[in-house]
Amino acid sequence: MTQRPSDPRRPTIIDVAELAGVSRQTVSRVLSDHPRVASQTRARVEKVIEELDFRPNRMARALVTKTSLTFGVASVDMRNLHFAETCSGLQTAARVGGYHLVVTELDRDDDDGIGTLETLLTFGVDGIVLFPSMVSGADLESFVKRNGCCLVMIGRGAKIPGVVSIALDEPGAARAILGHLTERGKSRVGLLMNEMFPRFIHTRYEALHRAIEETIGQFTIPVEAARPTIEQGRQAAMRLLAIDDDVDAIVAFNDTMAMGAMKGCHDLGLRIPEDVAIVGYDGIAYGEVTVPPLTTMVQDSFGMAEAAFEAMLTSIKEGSPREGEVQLWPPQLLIRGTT
Amino acid sequence: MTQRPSDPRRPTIIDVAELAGVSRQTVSRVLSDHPRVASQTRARVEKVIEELDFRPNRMARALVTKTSLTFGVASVDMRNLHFAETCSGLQTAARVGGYHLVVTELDRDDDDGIGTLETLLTFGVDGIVLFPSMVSGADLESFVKRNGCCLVMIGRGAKIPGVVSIALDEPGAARAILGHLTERGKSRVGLLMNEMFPRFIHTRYEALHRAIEETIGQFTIPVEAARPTIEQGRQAAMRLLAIDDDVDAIVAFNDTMAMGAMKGCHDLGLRIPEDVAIVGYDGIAYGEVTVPPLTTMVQDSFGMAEAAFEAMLTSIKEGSPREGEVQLWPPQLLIRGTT
DNA sequence: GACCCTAGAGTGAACGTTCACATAATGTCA
DNA sequence: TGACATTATGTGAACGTTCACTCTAGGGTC
Repeated sequence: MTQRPSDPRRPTIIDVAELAGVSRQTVSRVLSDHPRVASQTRARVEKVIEELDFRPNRMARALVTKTSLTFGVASVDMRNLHFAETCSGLQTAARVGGYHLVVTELDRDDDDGIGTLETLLTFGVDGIVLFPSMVSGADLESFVKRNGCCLVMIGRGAKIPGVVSIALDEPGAARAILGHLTERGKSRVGLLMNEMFPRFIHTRYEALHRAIEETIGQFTIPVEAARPTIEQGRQAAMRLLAIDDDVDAIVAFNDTMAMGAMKGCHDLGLRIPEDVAIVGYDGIAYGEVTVPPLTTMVQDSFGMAEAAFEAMLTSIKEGSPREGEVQLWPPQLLIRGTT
Repeated sequence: MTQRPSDPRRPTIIDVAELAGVSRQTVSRVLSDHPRVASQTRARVEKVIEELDFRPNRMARALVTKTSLTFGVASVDMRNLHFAETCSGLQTAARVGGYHLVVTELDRDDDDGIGTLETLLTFGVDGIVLFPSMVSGADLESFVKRNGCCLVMIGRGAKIPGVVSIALDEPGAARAILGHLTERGKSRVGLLMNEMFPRFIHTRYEALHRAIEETIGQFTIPVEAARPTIEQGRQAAMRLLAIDDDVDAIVAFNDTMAMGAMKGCHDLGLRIPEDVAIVGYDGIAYGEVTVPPLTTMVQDSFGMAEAAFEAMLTSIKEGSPREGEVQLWPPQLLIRGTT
């Protein structure tokens, strides 16, 4: 009832060579567009490649070249839309450059997260694009040093030696949000953070904290959601409002949690934005279907993906920046109905 | 200003062997838990492995074993939430089994879509999980035959020789939806399809078409969205309502398009669900934040992912089912405010 | 003591490619 | 015409691992 392939062996470069009456190396040269192949020979080889539907074995190639035209992408949660969009953008950029992606979810049980990255290396990836995770900067630095691996980080704007970071200009974003909220007459802001606070994702928190201090001179009220879901966001928002019912604005660390906050306010009979204004981060498409539509700090997923790919290529060619490099993206506040 | 790794060469099995004073093969045996290794020797080797932080090169291994403990996942669009969730589920299941994922977006420019799958093979994947795509059943069948590749499809319930399909019971789902709509007094149903109609994703369309015929004996009114986005869904819904303004229910092929339809109705001043009822497919989390919340045919992404992984393991071990196999998932209609 | 068996360990070859070098044929120029 | 480039192609080794086999030492059996 089951089928064992008759002879599923894919043709190798040697099969092509024999059929075309040349040596392996000549076929190899045709494959890599080497100039010194007689056009006649090239044509013959190409014809055989076509006939046999030959595709070079990526692993055999990587084994000797130490280059796989592949890079790894690691994230804590693939279900995050900002990640999915960036990933899709990376894929598009990568394809043009002949690259491929190995996508991995970071193992939450992994001691420090580095283990997953090391595993990625066994695929022979030429580099890794890492999304916000629990991995500490020091660990990343030593990982890069130890393995000579190109690493591009998206979303954490820290300057780590050997690493290129691509991130939102968090201080600017925070100022833009607070400017907008004060303009709307809001004066008491609560923060809805994800589970990575307070361990590693300081930048967003710190930026908001400072902006709140500078703008309205208020003590920050932070609450943490166990997971970045609508339901956890709702619960966290309700905790927040229970702690301090003077809060008239909530800034959530992403749109999903912001939607949860909207539900929480609704459950408590609070009007949005009159009683409580709500702002999210990411600018996911579903933000426009809430009532009222969600005001959000847009992250240009696609642009960041392209930049990440470019940075990756540069790092592969010229080596990683020794000092570390940070590319900040200008904040873009999409003002809609929740503020 | 840039750093070239000093000696980024990872330790090989030979380094381990030398340091432990044994042969490569003995190290290899330790790695694969071969029984005939003296426990003393094993301990010594394991210590060295630990010290050097050695990890076997996956590609060198795959080259000789023809097995990589990796499988490919291919989809037309990574941004689709049902895909993202399934992918996350696959990742979780895979990790337990020691497997890894290579995720690829199908190249839309690719003639028939098979090219992308063939490329996936160059990674030495042990199998491929394929999401709905334009690739025809016949092409898939010959692809599997030609390459002896294990293929599991999610979302298209067609019986294709050599392929395991995991899909919603579309006829059952369609009947459930139509039963619910007629119960609500609806009698004229429009369909909002995605761009893959009418070429390949017949099953959902056919199931709904038949259910409409059987239940309310009406001619089906189908409209196609160019892309499965909110905006395209909105435009398509408005086209639909322009064609026939008696339509009192819209079934969209996924939740995202259904949300677009909600916007379209809103733009036309139609009340939901009084004037027009709306049903989506997938059961994404954001369906609960619309007003009113979206009624949807839930797809158990996580369960399907687990089943897909199991099917993959079975196919790898015992060969693909010669006849083809279809696992249907029971429909689960989540009734909320739009109906 | 001759025999076989078994546990434990090692060796050459293979996987499919590219690299570095070698070779052969052709053309160029003093 | 000989020396030397240049172009086109081929060959052995290497990448890091496992497979199939061989070898050795020790123990049991008759």
